[in-house]
Amino acid sequence: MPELPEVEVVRAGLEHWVRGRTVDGVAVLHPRSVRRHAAGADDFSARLDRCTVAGARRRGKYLWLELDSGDALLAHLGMSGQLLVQPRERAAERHQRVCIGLGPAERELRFVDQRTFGHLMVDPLIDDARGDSAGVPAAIGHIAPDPIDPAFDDEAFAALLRRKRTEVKRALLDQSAISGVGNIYADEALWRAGLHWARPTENLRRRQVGALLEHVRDVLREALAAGGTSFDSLYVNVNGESGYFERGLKAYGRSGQPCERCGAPIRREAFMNRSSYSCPRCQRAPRR
DNA sequence: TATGTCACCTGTGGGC
DNA sequence: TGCCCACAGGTGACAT
Repeated sequence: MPELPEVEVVRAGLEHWVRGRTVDGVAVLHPRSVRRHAAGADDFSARLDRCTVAGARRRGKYLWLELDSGDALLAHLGMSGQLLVQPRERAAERHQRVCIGLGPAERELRFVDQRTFGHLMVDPLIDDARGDSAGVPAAIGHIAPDPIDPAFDDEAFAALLRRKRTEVKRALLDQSAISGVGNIYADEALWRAGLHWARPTENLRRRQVGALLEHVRDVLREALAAGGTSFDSLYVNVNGESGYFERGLKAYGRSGQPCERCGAPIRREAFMNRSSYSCPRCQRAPRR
């Protein structure tokens, strides 16, 4: 499931393979993949064709290609999205949704997405209220910087948690508060911090918030160094290769296995229509 | 306004 | 062997 480390690996691959290339033909094979592009698939293709890519950038789980037209090709990989750079003559992927020709090399950028939770859109770059001088696509102006971005403000985040009336994991998954963190790395950071996912944010001490942020950063950086987390073939880099951070997970997906700190069996609990993994001894649930 | 819930979507694996 | 169902989860729309 692409979170910040996985998206960053893809972004770096795109920077290498796509920067300086000119779009040469666009084919939208599945309209749902461009559903966020309000003007429709034809407009998506027309605004993209013949544009030259100036660079690949990212905020949280969103990444975008800067175009010489002043627009950006914005991408979110959702649950199962992949951006692959492949030779044009190579057979289409099984769940190929959008195909973007890249000149002058005989390659193409393929958006492959089994579950179609991901999407692409062409969006104008606007001035960023959060201080990014290069601008951001208008559609993601509400997305906060990620915690390994120098623009991320620890004090502002701590103050926001004090004001909120919610659980700490919900806050970590709130992309308008802190971006790039998904279910996997939220569980990992909370395990490292010894905090239960349901802990009310307003009761967290400033020191605990600081420690939690450092654990979030550590887990993201370690995952990034490992090339991301892959449970199956759904997450791959632009060359179709998987990452290795799954081996470093301490909580997520380890239901029933002993906690590496205390030996208690990791438990799985329902949370927001999904799962949350924690140690019942190291991460005490708050009193209800 | 803030917070919580649910639908969207498809492949996989377990149970029968 | 084949069918059914639960499960995986990021986001936005909608409800409270």
